[in-house]
Amino acid sequence: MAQNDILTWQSIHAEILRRISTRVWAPGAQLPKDVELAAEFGCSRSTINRAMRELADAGLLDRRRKAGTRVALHPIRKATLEIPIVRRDVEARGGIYRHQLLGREVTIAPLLITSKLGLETGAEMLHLPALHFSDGAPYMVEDRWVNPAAIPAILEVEFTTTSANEWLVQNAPLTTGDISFSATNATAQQAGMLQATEGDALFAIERSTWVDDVAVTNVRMTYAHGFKMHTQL
Amino acid sequence: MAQNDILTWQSIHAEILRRISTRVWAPGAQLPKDVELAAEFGCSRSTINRAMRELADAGLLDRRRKAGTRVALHPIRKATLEIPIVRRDVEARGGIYRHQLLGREVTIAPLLITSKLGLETGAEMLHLPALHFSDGAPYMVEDRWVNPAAIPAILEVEFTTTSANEWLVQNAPLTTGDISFSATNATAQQAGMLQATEGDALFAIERSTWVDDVAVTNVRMTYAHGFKMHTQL
DNA sequence: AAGTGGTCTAGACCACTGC
DNA sequence: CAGTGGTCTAGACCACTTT
Repeated sequence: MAQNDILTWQSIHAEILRRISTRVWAPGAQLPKDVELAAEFGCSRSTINRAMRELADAGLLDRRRKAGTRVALHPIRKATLEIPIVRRDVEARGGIYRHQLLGREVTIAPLLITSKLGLETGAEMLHLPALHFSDGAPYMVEDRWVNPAAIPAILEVEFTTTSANEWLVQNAPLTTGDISFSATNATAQQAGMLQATEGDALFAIERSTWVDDVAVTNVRMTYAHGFKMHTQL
Repeated sequence: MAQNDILTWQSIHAEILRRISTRVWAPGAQLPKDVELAAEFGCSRSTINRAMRELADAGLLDRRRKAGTRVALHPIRKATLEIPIVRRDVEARGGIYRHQLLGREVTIAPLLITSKLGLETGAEMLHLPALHFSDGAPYMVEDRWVNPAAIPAILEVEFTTTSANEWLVQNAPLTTGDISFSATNATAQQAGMLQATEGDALFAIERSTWVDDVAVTNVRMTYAHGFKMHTQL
């Protein structure tokens, strides 16, 4: 029943997935060891390994040396969503992109920012608030703080054509970071900039990034009312 | 400079990442072909392949047959976030979980639901609204519609101890789906259930799932005010 | 048509971990 | 200590794309 003609790791992946779905292997159940499966499918162990690894990465299998492979008790679904780069996001939705820098000054950063980035209180940072448009309509407000100590070059850049977002993506070798998504009520100021009503529910993304433990930037992006982030499972 | 003593695909992955970060290979630049890199690092092509594949999956490299490998122009960051299973989510945050079924009837589903799932208008579905608590405080309101044709067994289940969410995860072999995240203002009803104020910005997740093109369920989960979804990059 | 990445194999050794 | 998955290799063939 297993010996299909074409044996790719993907077909094995699919077959294992099928057996999990149809509860041939129920949650918590132990799977045959790799060698046995290789024998059953008539392929090499590497191929089995590849298929199983994908499933383990996806959170559907639990693999441990010596203990073997089991179907995860709680098949955690992981959604991989692409962090939107504003310009691409807007253009992907068919809009014409434009952005406007609202300020640019080096000042003492708010405690809220420095603490999130792990910088000492009272550190000076480059503040770059900006507004992004889609087809002329406000799309997103960006409140960005950059640590000039991490990227001195940024002090020289004019952000007229390139946004800070894009410049950083191209020039800051970002390696680690964390990100959070939330909902907030529009402040009067945000409402004004986003052509919304004060109190409107707005989708916000906040991101902090570091390079080798050196804080680079913290940015809070607040989207216009009605924004949705969408992805496949 | 490359011949380190221990050659794992991870060390090569790290080294390539380093070269991208330090702009040895700038965005858009072409990398040596796999065979050449294998020679440089003194390892087999498979190992190079593994390292490069991870980077390509992460969106940092662009690999195409015959065209070779390039550093992605727009290093898209992909965040993999785990879709929260309420109970685990609450418990992970240190709370005691409890849930309460608010209704359970088979009725004609709203057009909004049937159209999203691709079911015919006027189809009958099982409606399962529920409220989830953390330490006795309302945590999330769930508005779920299940297609009984896809899972007849669900009609027999009492959802007193197990939530529909958990039962489905265990029993519905979910294969495909889509999910969206948004911000909405609390309706009077939601405000009442979540101990919030009408108009409060609430974080909402909406998910639809199918098994082999058969619609299984659509669920809208609206979280209490202040909820954040967090992940690492 | 030719070049480059994608994948498979068979065998080997290693690293973790449960007994 | 012994069993199981993790990874590496060398070589081969295939699939996709660009020229």
